[in-house]
Amino acid sequence: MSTRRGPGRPPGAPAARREQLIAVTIELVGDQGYPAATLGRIAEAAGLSKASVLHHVPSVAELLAAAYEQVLASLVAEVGAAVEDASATHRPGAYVIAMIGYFREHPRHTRVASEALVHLGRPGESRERWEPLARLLEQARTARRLPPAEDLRTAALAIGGAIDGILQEQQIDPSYDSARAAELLAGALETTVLSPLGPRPR
Amino acid sequence: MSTRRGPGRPPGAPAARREQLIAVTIELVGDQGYPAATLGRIAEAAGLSKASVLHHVPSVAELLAAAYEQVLASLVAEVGAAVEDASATHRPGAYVIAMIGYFREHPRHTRVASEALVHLGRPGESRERWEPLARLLEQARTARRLPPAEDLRTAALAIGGAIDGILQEQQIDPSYDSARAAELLAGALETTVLSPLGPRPR
DNA sequence: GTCTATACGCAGATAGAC
DNA sequence: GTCTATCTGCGTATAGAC
Repeated sequence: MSTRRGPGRPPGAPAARREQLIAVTIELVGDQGYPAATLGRIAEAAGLSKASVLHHVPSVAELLAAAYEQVLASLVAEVGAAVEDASATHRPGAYVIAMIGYFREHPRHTRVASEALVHLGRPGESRERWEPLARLLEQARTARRLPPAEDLRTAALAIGGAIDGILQEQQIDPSYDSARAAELLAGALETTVLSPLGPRPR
Repeated sequence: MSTRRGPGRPPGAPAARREQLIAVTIELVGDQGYPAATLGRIAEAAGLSKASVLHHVPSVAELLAAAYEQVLASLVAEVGAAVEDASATHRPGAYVIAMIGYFREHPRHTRVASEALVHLGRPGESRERWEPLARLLEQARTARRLPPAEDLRTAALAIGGAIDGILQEQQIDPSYDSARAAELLAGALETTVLSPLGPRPR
């Protein structure tokens, strides 16, 4: 895995600098928020000049996007694996626990992900925010031979929001036991969307 | 304590300009987010020069804070009234419905409130974020002669987060029926924190 | 109270030498 | 690849005339 760049440079490792820049960007955003991730500060943290930074990356905005993408990819990989390890019946609960667990293990990724929507200004397709979880909920109900639930969109949005609330609290107060909270939330799932009745109108 | 400065100026209306500035600030933030609430844009929207704006307000930061305070005060007043109109047993549900209803009636206030934590950077006492709702939950359980619940902090954080998730969706997709979602969420409350068992460990 | 003009800082980005 | 120097734009805030 030599990273030398003379002739015969392995084509797989050209972007070592870029990786480093993404790494320091994640650190900056994770520790001090997006406003701190400025060209000057990124350069300083990487031990380069501003011009050099822009030699490796087209723009600051692109770098921020790349940092976010990397965090997201890592999150999806880990949560996805945890979910697939569970039986269909327990996947919603596994999702909740894996999601909260991920950010507890990677505290710096928390702000990168949570403030991305606001600072990178991606209104984004709302659908992709709640649909994955909605799908898990639906599959779990089917596996339990329950009838289709009332409003999976709202259920998924509410659960996702609840996760965010717990993560936010863990960030503000690191002594907060988010692991236990995740267990509680997963348990509450059983008595609502995954119960025979599902979310009910009244 | 007369604040008059001209002959016969009604003492109750000294800060008309300030009120106007707060109003346009809320409009700007509500429609385009905090980054859009710049001195220049505020001045333009108010029909003043930048210098004039700063004649009525000490700084842009102070103006942003004032705008947020006003939104918050209005929210607290309306939700507080709705909650007090309900019996102790139904106050948590009333809270959820009033909260979501408020932002549906005042769409512009949504971003002002939701992005405040990020942009005005108030780590704030975490306690005051969840404690009011936790108190309502506790009172409701008592009124129903139920034993104390497991973890009211987590319950309140989860419910608060769920509300945020629903509000966010309403903002992204105005056709989303957040009123119905509020009803569903309030209903789900009954089967979890307000049920005989309360949130359970497993 | 209101304005124009100006100062100042900091952001992102480019030019061009080494 | 890396640097220094520079440009440009935008943000806040102040000075001082009217």
